[in-house]
Amino acid sequence: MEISALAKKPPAASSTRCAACPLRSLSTFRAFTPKELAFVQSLKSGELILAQAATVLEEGESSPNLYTVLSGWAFRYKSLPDGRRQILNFALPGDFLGLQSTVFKEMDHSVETLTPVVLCVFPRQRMWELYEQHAGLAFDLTWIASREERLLDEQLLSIGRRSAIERISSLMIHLYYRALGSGAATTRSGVRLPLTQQHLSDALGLSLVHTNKTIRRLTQEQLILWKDGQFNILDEQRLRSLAKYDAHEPAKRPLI
Amino acid sequence: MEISALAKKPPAASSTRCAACPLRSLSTFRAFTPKELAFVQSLKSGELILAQAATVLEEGESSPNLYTVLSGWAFRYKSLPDGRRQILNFALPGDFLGLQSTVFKEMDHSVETLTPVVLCVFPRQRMWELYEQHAGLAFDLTWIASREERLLDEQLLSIGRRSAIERISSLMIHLYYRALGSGAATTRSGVRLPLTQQHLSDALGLSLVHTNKTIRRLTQEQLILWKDGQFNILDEQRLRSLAKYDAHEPAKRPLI
DNA sequence: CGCGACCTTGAGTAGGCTCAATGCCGGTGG
DNA sequence: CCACCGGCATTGAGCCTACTCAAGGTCGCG
Repeated sequence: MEISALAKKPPAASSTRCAACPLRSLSTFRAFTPKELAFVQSLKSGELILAQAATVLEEGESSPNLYTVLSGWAFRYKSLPDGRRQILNFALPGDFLGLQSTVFKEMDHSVETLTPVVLCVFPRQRMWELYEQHAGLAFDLTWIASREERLLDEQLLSIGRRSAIERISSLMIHLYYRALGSGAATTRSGVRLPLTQQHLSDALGLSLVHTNKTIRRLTQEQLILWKDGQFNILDEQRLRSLAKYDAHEPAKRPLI
Repeated sequence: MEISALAKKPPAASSTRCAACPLRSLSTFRAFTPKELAFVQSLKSGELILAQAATVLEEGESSPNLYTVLSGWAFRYKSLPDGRRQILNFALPGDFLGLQSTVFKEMDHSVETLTPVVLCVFPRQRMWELYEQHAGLAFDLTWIASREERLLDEQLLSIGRRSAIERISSLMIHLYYRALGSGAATTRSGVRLPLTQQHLSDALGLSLVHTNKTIRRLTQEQLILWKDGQFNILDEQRLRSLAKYDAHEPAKRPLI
């Protein structure tokens, strides 16, 4: 429905101007100088609109473009030849996708959408201008890469050393706050997490069945609530201590 | 012993000039322009010499310095409050440590040495000059961060979705080639991996006992050889297919 | 000679896995 | 309006990979 709504307008005219980007007004993102804003605007070569369950980037391929998520959710993943899949991270509005292809010929992971998604498109050949002319934005790219590294570090700690119930608890807290930070609508019943339990298992290195049974335990113990895609945390204190999780996202981050 | 040997000279005089850096001549690293080399040299504020099992950086602390490993091995790790530890990655000669502190106040992981180590020291306040004056080096930092992300992606796939024997096999291949690339001495019996089985278990998300039994299986099947710290791969073909591992390090990388 | 660091091995347990059904929608075609 | 189907959640049963506990064994060092 998101797609058909947009399709009613002429595609070229529907492109969001960076200065008017709805994300930029969120408290999550740092303020850009007019010069930076103008440059990012000039870098933006268009928007890419994808349906749910579409492939954004594919492992082994090289991409001519980099993307920023304007709206919707996606996830990064890698697979083994026999089909086992590991979800590496989720991408929410404001997140940058494909930084790897600035630097390497081939992607080492794939990206797939979880919802209909709108992406800002940046041609990778022009990234060099960014490094040459906008030191502040170059620094932001390091910032973005370091944040990604932090998220992966935390994820690695989870999968390597936390039990199933700890893993699920910490991922829930983590996603809840990221969803809030990206401007997800909040209702009394929480935020919308557009994930199936299959996605969760693949993110957590667990089987689908065991993930289901563990989520069940968490809801029965009144720690979380998850019904029809609406998700809420009922007892954050207990959930955090159960998960041994105390990470927080930094207050302000760049939006390129 | 490495330390006492160095300690005989006046400390200031023993500092390696970047132009004469033994790592730079390895085929692993890309050539730097004289200008870049001069800048890196000017950025270098000294060398830090640490014994084995010393702490380089600590989770929760902020570091005034960034480091490049000149010689020796170290590892990055995170811990849970009850002591469970996850090794995130290993650092070999040529690897950059503490990029996070360019960007964040606090480290989210710790770094500890596996052998005596010599580090090049760069003050983090001056990193801004790098972004402003040397776009090429700024790009290299993105390169370095992206490489780290790749390594973490692969590690996450291993821990989340590979079995114990697959995990150990793939880590062995991975470390073997990284050791070679960093200029480790090779003998007929392979390269030296300065790790205990405890380190391996913590890197792989396995228990010590199970790691031991699985390594045993690999040696009994004549796939690898590991005795007294000397390590070799006996049947790379079979090992790779067992591990479902086909990653390679890129040919050339920057050395800052 | 004793001690500490590390490796090895056996025994029993359990957390998480696979297999197999069933239930619950919402959408589609008759 | 209803039957059917596909995608997802749920639950039970039984198994197995990996874990914990507990002993030794080896080697280098003070």
